[in-house]
Amino acid sequence: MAEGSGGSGHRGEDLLFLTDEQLRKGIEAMFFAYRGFTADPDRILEKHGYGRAHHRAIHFINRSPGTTVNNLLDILGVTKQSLNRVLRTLIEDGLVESRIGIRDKRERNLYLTESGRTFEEELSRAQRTRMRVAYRAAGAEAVAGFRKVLEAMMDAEMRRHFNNLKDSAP
Amino acid sequence: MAEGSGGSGHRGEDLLFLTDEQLRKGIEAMFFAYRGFTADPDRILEKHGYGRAHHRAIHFINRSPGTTVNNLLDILGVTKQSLNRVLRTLIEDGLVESRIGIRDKRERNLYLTESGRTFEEELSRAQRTRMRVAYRAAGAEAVAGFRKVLEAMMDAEMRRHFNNLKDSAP
DNA sequence: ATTTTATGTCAGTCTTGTTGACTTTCCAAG
DNA sequence: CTTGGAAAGTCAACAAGACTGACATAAAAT
Repeated sequence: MAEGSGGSGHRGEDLLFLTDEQLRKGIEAMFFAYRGFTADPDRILEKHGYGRAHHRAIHFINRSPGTTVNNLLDILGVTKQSLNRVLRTLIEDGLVESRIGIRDKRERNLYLTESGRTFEEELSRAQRTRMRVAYRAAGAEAVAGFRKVLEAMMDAEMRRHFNNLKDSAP
Repeated sequence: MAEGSGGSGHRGEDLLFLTDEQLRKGIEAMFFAYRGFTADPDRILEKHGYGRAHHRAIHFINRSPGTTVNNLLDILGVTKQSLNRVLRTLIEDGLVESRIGIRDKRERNLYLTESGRTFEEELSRAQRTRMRVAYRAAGAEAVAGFRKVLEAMMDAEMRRHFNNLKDSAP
């Protein structure tokens, strides 16, 4: 109570009437859902001695083969020291290949190796399965709404990255 | 184009036709949106020298005043040792009060203090504001779908916790 | 030639997760 | 009643993964 939107009513037509209670439930839904969202990959990663950071790197390298370290840093929002540690182990383990850039030799272009792609498939399949089940349970209309709200929730810069990934088939 | 639920056609009535590409976009949307979701509280927490773990504890203690450590452990899904460290600092700093249980003296009942509630309000307001903006941008129908998909994405046990929190006014 | 950019590395810190060992309290079976 | 768990919580020590800061190298840009 004693808060911004509670009593403010909806004049016009689209202006939602949102109680703090509803907003809090939305916050809790995000929290619990995200746990489910990461649960399956987390189990797989643990078996191989990796963590979520490795998954994120693998995902986006797979999504944009040949991407540079700098671009990955931008997307993941971590420091290069942090990413480098993860990348180094993935390269040592033969899941990721780092090729020196052709046009700009300072850059490293990152690719998944054959076994990297296999691992990515394993992780992705688990996560996609949960996503598919949830989507089917909720229905087509709900899916559209889900995506709409998530996009609106992103910071502008992240939305830019998100849209850059759109329709860029792996 | 080729996005969400719109283009891909649905045979039958409920059985969604979902490409891997659509599912991957959903996964990425969750990733980027969650970053936005936590960004505002994270900034506030940092100023006070706390982390996300403190926020979670504060949130659920506020939501269920008098809750026990064990119940909190169940909801947060961490070890009691991990929660205890967080709880200890919050108690030392006078944001949380821990009262020995009446019926069972092994239990500790947790409450926010006055300043604890003030801090919770600060964190919550930031997060609710982002939520409200996203909800308004997406519209009422989208919000319903958003909630539907998130609930379907939770593990069964988390859904139980989520529903237990329903309509239990703070 | 000088500066800037892209990347990688070393060292050190912090948060938050883990396991293991321990205390206090409760309960129930002998 | 006592005794032996079981349950709740606390303390200690360690690991992953984030961060900052300093520094190195190579290549591009000026």
